[in-house]
Amino acid sequence: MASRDSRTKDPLYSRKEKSLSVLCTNFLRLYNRDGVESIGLDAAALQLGVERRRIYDIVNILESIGVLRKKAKNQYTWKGFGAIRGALKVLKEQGLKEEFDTYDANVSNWKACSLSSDSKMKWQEKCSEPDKSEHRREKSLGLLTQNFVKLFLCSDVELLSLDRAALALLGDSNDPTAMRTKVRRLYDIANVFSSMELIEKIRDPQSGKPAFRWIGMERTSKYGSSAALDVKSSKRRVFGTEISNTVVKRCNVNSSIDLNMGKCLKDKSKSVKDDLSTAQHEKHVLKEFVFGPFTPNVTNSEAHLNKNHRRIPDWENLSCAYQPQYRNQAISDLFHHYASAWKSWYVEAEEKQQTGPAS
DNA sequence: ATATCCCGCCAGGAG
DNA sequence: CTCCTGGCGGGATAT
Repeated sequence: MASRDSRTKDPLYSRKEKSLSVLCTNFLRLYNRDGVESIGLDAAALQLGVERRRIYDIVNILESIGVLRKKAKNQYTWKGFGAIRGALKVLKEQGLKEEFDTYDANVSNWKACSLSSDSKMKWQEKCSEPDKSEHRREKSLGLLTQNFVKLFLCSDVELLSLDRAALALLGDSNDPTAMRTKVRRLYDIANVFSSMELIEKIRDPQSGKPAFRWIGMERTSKYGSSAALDVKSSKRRVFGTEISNTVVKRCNVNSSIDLNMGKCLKDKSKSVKDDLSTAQHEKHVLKEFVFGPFTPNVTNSEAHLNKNHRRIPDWENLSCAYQPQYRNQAISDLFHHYASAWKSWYVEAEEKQQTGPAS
């Protein structure tokens, strides 16, 4: 409700800042660093300042590419960008086996259909699975992601529009509703892939319509394969440099404080006093790189209550209750920043407690 | 107008 | 039952 309203009323609301693309970038930056092993969905949602639901989107897509691996309920393991190459290799093999190479871009359909195009979707239905929930898996974001990738890897198409991809991955169905839904999902996938620079959006010379080109492991990618491995070894980066580089790419306005909060988390194992001094330092940095006098108010929505956050309502109420005290936007945001960071630490500590030592 | 795609409802599943 | 997952598509934004 509050969020819905703010979208309509708040003149500072910016859809771009909420995009999956930006979220993915932040997510990646938050976890692609030394010492990251396990990822808790709650912590992720909290640290990134988004509702849990969005984390599922990111995580499902990343997992289908090998970057993450589900370890347990609410818990993922970070595999890193280095795992992408292998995952793609497997996907390509699977795709060829499933005749994804028979996709014909010109006809935007499958040629040489020895198998019904529909059966292509049924990735490895060899066994006698009690396909009860198979229906769900069939329509999952993860599978769609993999099939989308296979389309690029196996067929010889260089440019693919989401409409065509949807058509190809849709089992012959002419249902316009299914089509619309499929395209919606593909936009989601395309956004995270774009932020990872696995694909690139460009204008199709022929149709003049937007389409995507596969970039994959072609190097120069910020995270990309070879470079990705280096990123991990490179010590923690200097504040600021990364923000201006990546986030601004698709976001004209500056990044959200949520991202900075993530950076602030790195030394959470130290004492609170140390954290405070870190925060002090960051205050200057934020002022320089992120917060200007016209910093968009991304925090009010960031802190909006989510029913899934009920376990730590106190902190949210706290931050909400105090925000109005500050007239100055920057200060207000800063407060939110600290409040949220504190919440994250609190949550992680609690998690660590109940999860026990690493297994 | 068309292309995008955020947002959160709510059904299904796990514990 | 409670809480975790994540399909799905209404309708607001971006171009």
